[in-house]
Amino acid sequence: MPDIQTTLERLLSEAVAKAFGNEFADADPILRQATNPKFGDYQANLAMGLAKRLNQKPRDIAEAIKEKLPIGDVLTDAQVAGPGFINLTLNPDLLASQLAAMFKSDRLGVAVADPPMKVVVDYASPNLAKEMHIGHLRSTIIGDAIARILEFQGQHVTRHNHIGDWGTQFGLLLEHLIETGWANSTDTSISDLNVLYKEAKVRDDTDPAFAERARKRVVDLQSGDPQARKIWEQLIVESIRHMNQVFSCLGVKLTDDDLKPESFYNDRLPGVIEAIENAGLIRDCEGAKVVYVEGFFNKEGEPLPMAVKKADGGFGYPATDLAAVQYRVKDLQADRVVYVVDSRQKDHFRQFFKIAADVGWLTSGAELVHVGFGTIMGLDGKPFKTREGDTVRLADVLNEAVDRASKVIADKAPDLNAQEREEIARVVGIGAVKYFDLSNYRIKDYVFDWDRMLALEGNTAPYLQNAYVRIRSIFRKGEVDPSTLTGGGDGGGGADAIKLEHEAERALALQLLQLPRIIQSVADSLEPHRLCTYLYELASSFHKFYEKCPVLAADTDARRDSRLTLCDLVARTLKQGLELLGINTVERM
RNA sequence: GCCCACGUAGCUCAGUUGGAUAGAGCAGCGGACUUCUAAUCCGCAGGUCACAGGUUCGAAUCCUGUCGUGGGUACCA
Repeated sequence: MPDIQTTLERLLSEAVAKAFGNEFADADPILRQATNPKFGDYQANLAMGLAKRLNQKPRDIAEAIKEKLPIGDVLTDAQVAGPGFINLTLNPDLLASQLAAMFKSDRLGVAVADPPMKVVVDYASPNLAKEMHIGHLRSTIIGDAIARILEFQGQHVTRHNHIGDWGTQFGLLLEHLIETGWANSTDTSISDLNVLYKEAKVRDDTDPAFAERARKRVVDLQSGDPQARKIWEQLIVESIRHMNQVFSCLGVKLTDDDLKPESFYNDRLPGVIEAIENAGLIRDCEGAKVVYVEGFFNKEGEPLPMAVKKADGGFGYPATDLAAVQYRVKDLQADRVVYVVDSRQKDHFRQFFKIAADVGWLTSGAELVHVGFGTIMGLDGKPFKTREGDTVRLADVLNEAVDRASKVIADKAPDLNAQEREEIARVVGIGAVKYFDLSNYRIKDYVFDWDRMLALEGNTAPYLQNAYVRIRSIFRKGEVDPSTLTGGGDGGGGADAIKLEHEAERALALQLLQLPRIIQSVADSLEPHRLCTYLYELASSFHKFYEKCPVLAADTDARRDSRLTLCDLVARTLKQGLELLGINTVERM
């Protein structure tokens, strides 16, 4: 069954063609949801734009189109208003049958992509030399949400965790560890590593001789020196163990199969440089091999070089990133590669995307997208740090989230036992952190505010999770198993058919039916906050309905079944929507 | 200097890719609970959409400029 907007667009195109001729059939109907219920359900705004082409008054055009719109199964009313808006009111039976189809669909009416695209999503990608910190949060959860949404659409998604296991930072660490004897110690924890990395960084900044030795260690490592290699492996094992603990706590879908570390591309680097050289893009500059990308300048106003091979013979991140593009587009045949990385690296991405295009790797039409995001700020409006001014450990944030959620739940639902509360606190606390991040427009910075993210009102995870809980509570209380509902059976006209009588029911129905469009819009824009806004508005619509329309105490069985069906649709949509954001639900809270 | 984002109610944020009177939450004021979980709902108040031009039937949204904030400016990632 085509969705409502598609149906309306078809009717409008046919009406325009009938009124003004076939050459106008392809005019965009500019169909929008009505901004106000008094304007009906949808409005078509094409009459104003046609005025010039037709040399007629917009209102007359709108009237002419309106006259050709059939009133019946789809529309119960069409009115011209304002400068030439055509306000459309839908037949509630159509809404009900659409809802019945949605109810019967285990995908809630969301179509499967056909043909599917092959999409690589590069996210999380922490630097393994350090413990995971707050700076890794956004890439990890935004990337995971995007991957889940594309996957739900039926796209062929490949997750790549492009961990930093190969760069300059390992030179520092190796040199320092060899000197301090860490490699021979038996107790090697990630927290030690964190401290050691800081020490190494200080030495690197203050001791030129150390810095020189450290740089040489990178070249050793990349060329296969056994000692460097052995210590490096120890480091990696420990770091990945820690990373997986954090992922598990966050409920992120990345596994070891998704690891595509920088080192993975090592063998490909010479070939990549050669390909760029063959394309005539490489220049020599102070011993380094560089590419000049048009439109980029340094502080002196000179063309900005991008070093694909460093003066000391080592390879930096531009080489690795280019190798990764080649691998993803040529070997994996990706149609789309999505990089979920801090906005501050925007210029870097623009440069190597351009190089990839110039080398000729994108001739298949593959699209490279940088999904940038802003910085997490503290309450003081400056980048989020601990009171001592250190980076905030991600593990600490997640623990605190669960602790705080636990207190909120203890306050609101004292009858839950300790174990239940613990489980719920985990879902609510972690969900709150993730939702707070995802619900903001990702380009912008946001202030990390515990009280706001754990608030039970407003656009927060706890509010949505609670809306879900309330619905589940109705089914428990009424001892109704949702799977016994049919939505009116085939065709939606049975005894338990959905009936949209109250305006709150109608508003809820229209809201529910938007889901497929919202999913599509998130997949196109790669902006998960649109799904958050939708879920919040859905929960709001539900609460209005809940206030006005008794469900279990409805005056007839038919009305009760219809409302139960609506409730179940809302619950499933909330649960599915949150799941696409990587957030769980609970049955009570 | 150059380049890139962002600027919407007192605060935190949306605004369906150009549509009607710019919407939520918090904070403030006033209402509604022997409940299907009031963890909610209803109402009031709150705006020069940073500013100035431009594009057109129509601009918070697009283009130009100005101001403000933040970021980037090769061999760290």
